[in-house]
Parts: sequence; structure tokens; C-alpha cells
Amino acid sequence: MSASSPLIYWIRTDFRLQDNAALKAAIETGRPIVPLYLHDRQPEGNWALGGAAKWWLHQALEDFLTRWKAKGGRLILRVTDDVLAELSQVIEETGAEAVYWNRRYEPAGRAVDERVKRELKAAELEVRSFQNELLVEPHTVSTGQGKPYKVYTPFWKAIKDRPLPAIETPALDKLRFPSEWPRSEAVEDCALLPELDWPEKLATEWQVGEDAAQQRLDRFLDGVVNGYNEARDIPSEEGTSRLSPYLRWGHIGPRQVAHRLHAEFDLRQAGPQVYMKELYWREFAYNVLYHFPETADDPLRPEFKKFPWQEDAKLLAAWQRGKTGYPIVDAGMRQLYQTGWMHNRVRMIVASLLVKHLLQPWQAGARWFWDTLVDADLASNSLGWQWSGGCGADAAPYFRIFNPITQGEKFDPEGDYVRQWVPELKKLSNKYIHQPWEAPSGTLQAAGIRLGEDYPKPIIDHKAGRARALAAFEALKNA
DNA sequence: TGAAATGTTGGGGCG
DNA sequence: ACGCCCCAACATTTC
Repeated sequence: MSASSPLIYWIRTDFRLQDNAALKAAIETGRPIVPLYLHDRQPEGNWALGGAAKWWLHQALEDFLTRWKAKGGRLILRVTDDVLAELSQVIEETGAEAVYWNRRYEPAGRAVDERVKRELKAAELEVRSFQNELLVEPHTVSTGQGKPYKVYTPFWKAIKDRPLPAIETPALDKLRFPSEWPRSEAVEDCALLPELDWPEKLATEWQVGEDAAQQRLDRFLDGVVNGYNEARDIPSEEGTSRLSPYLRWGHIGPRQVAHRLHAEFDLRQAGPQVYMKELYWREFAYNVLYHFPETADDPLRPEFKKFPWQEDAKLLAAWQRGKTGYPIVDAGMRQLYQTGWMHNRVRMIVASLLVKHLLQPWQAGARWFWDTLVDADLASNSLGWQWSGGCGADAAPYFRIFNPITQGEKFDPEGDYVRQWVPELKKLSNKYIHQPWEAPSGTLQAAGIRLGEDYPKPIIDHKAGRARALAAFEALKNA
């Protein structure tokens, strides 16, 4: 092997130059580096990127192009239907003798990576993969019985005292690039942007890229995290980190977040401690999906395959568009569609309504979130929806049914969140903001609301919906 | 990281 | 003074 032949750094969801294990190791070889992104037009499995994710990816690629250019290099972009064939092609064009990447963990990606690694090694290339996107890789965790954890708390206890993996700082000043570059396609060739005006709304909401990720973290650690344990439940406040899309796309890594928490905070304090545990919920989600790869599509608890869902396209559509008649739910669904993101407390509330009151399969909700969230992450999304459906790892018991009225009153007591996203209810007083159908007709009129026209009546009566969900669960138990 | 139903307790009004 | 009732507040259990 020639020491001056190029090395391909294969980029997937690790759009950052800092804290990058594969890149660090690549630079240390002293070889010229070819940064490569392969856009797979026809990925295997059911989870091709959703619309919001594609929009984000487009911006991420542009950010990364700029970033590599600033370093005197390039980002090579290829659109393909066959990742292995395209990678082999680039290897041939460049004369590369090594390929490095950071590991991914979802089932389809793992299958591709295993095949690629086998084939390239058979062709006598040096192939290395690295831990970069997780604090704890799933294959290193098991219970005393040698089984995967299915409950968060024991999982957390088992791994919380492990030393944090060290930050991997690439020596960017030692970067070398080849003198001749292979051809690259343009970001536009990936055809990631939809024809709708949707992206304009997303663009006003999100700054995409590595710098923006660091700014988000700075802002969160500059105070917000101290109140996180309580403020995280109030959707009208900036009480959460909003780092989820940045973690999803690797603009920032969990090591960077965890190390700063350790360095700058006392983790016995409630705020930083609760946030750290949330970071480990992400680890738990990856752990579950890794060990139970079917859980993106099927319930972890197999008896739930027979749950008597009552699929109904109209109900689903009303939920998707934020027209259920329950203000806190509609506010959440509209925030999601308009910004590509929804506050986590509200995610639980809207999920409960869809799965319980409306008896729609959790997979339908998971799919909508997958298409509309900029942070759509297969592991977290699957875990979250199975949690809501009562059929997953450490799930809420099925009979835990959120009351959308009291949840609204508890977590949006002044109605600020509802008024922001459901402006037609703006003039309604706090007393009725979470249950407009209870308002006297004069009050509604004064607020300029004709119920059923300006704003829908409740799609289902809460008490009746709750009773029906419990009956469905009872039927499942007896089946 | 619930909610509702049911049970228990204790204070106050009142005959 | 006492028993009775009502009800709020809290605790427990049930879904």
C-alpha cells in the first residue's frame, strides 16, 4: 500500500469537523483525504428520509461543502441507487486504498455497512469504522443474564458510571487533500427540496450546521439548563435545549454535550442531571432499536400485534392538520407542521390522543412524525411512539391516558402556547382556552369564534374516548 | 414523564 | 357537648 494514496472519509450523519473520530484517525494516517457523501436514492427498508429531514439534509450538505472548502478541500457528492457500486467507483477513480467512517446503528444502515466492509476488505482495502454518535455502543451493554435491557432505569444504572468516551479532536491543520479530485454532483442533484413553500417556514426557524449547533448548546448551558427539570414541561417557554436535530445530523455529538455538562455543572443539581438523563434516553433508544431491529415497524410486545385499531383516514388527517378540537393537541400539530419540531411534552399529549382516543395505530403517528420532524431519528421516534402506544420498551401502561384538557391546564396554564399556534382562539379567556366547547355562547361570540366553523368541536368526547380505549385494551387482554 | 374512582380524615356548621 | 352531615384535602387503588 502506498502511503500517499488517498483515504476516503465516508460521511453519513456526522456533519461536523470537531469531535470526529473517523476524521481524526484519517488525518493521522497522513494520507490525502477525500470527503465523500453518497446519497442513496433507493435505500432499503421502509424508512427513506422524510420531507423535513430531506430539507435539513440539503442545508447540512451546503454547510459542509462550505466547511470543507474553507479547509482547502472539497466535499465529493454522488447520487446513486447502489452505494457499494458507487463507493467502488470512487475508489477506482481516486486510487484510494482506505475507507473510514463513523458507525451508524439503524437496521438498514448497519446492513449496508456490513456488506460494504466485507466487500472492501475482500478487495484488500483498509476499512475502519469508529464510535462517534453514541456515548455507549449497544453491543457493549447487556443485563446480568446477557440480554438487552428493555427498561430505562436499569439500563441507565448499568452505564451511568462508565467513563465518558474522550472527545476526538481531528488535527485539522494537518489535513491533506489529493491533487486531483474525482467529479462531484451538486447538492441540487440530490433533489432534496420539495416543491411546496414549506421550506421557507423551516428556514426562518432553523439555522443548520455545526456553528449553529454550538450556539444552541452555548445558549442552553448559559442558564436554561439550570431550570430544565421544571421548565422543560412548559411548551411556551424556552426550557429545552432544542438540540435534537443537531444531534440527529451529527452537527454536534453527544460527547461534546456530555463533556461540557460535566465540566461546567454539578450533576447533582436537578437541571443538569435531568438533562443528562435525557441524553441517555437517546442512548437507550439506540440500544433498543439495535437489539430489536423490528421495533421500527412492529411492537416490541408481540401481543400488541392484535390490538383492535380502528384505522380511519379522516381522523388521522384531522390530527395531522391540527383540527381535533383539543387546543393543546392542535397547537402541537401545527407547531410541528410549521416548524419541523414539536415540544416534547406536547409530543406525548398528541400521541396519546391519536393512539388512545382515536384508536389509530402508533405506526401512523410515527410515520407522520418521520415525515415532518427535522429531528426525525428512527431510534428515538420508534421508542417514543411505542412508549405512547403502551407496547414498547419501558412503555407507559396502556391505561395511562392523557386528559388533553388537564394536560393543557397544567403545562400551559396561561394558554400562551395555544394562542401562539391556534390564533383563532386568541381572544378566549384562560378559563376556556383548553376547552372552548364549555364556553357560554356569549363568551364564544365575544371572542369571535363560531365553534364548528372557525374552530372545530372536539373530534371525540374525552370521557367517551377514554372509555373506548380502555375497552379496546380489555378486548386485547381477553383475546 | 396519568387520570379517575374510591377511600380516609378532619374541620366546621348546625340541630 | 355531641352527633350528624357536608365537603375539601389528601391518600390509595384501579383503570
